[in-house]
Amino acid sequence: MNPAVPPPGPGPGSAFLLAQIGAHAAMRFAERIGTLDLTPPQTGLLRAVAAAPGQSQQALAAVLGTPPSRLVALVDQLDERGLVERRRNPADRRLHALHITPAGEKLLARIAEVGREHDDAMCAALDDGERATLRALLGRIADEQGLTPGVHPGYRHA
Amino acid sequence: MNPAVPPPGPGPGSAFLLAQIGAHAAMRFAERIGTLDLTPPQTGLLRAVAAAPGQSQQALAAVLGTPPSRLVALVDQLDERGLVERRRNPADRRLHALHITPAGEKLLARIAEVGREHDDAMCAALDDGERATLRALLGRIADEQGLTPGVHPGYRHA
DNA sequence: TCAGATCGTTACACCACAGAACGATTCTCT
DNA sequence: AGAGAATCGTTCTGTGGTGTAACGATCTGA
Repeated sequence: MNPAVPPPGPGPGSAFLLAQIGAHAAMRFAERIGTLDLTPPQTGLLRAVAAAPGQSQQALAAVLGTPPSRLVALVDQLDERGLVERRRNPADRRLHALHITPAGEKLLARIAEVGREHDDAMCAALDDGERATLRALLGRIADEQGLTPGVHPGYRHA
Repeated sequence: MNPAVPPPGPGPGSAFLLAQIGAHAAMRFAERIGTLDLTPPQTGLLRAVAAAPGQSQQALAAVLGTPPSRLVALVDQLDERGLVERRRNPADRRLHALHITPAGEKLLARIAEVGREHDDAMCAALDDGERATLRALLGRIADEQGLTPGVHPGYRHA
């Protein structure tokens, strides 16, 4: 719960700040989308389905780095609310191709709105130029570390 | 497990990058201190005890943002390994003042070493000047967001 | 002295998560 | 064409981590 890195001299290191702020950002984002009756995993799945419609559940599980059994419950929840639908593929009836519904797309637009507000709140201490600098630096780190764009590592042990 | 924020236009927003990289940093750090047979919570507690010796468990729980019952098991583990010791306060025998042992301080030095390595690995994409810029920006964000220095928010609902 | 509060601890219930096992369907090889 | 292996989604089961509530010991204040 409290992984604290000792300050490597003057104050905490960048890695600790990244972990600390990152956890804080995830927490606050969870609160914000909670007002839309969504959890972070649900949001991630909805976004992944929208980004690549027609994918099978197993393909999505591989991208998101989650066991397929976890996706079932997640898809169930979104399906019940009419945000996503499973379409049987006539060519291969084992597959369930996932697609977004119009309601899902509408909700996704609201999520984007919440995301922008969240982004702005997190960077409240910075002016526009500094925000651009920060994003550029973070983008290079994410790239060098081999992080998949748009995918938040849940805590898989790899 | 996959809280994905939609790109607010051109690429992902800073908040999502912060959450994504932060989770990645925490994960990698957990792997590194795993070689010292420590978990992140244990590390955080050890560091907190070293920073403020003689604290009661309840005071530590308040600082770390965890229920007191969780601290018991954590302290037990560190106590069994001789890294921390509980000293009864003669004036108030309810209190258990926590102190680090010499072995604990020695291990703390190794943790600091691991932390520096981790810090360097996370910033591999950046040169020295850029790292200083990043740390400065992150420090201002952490301050503005009201984050307690050295305390990693576990996921407390506040 | 006695009621209430405080500290550490223990006991309990709960929930997310992963891994294995299962039925249905499709592919492959002869 | 037919048998066996492989694949997909789903269900089941066990386990670990977490918060809440109760408990005994101790201190405080009337």
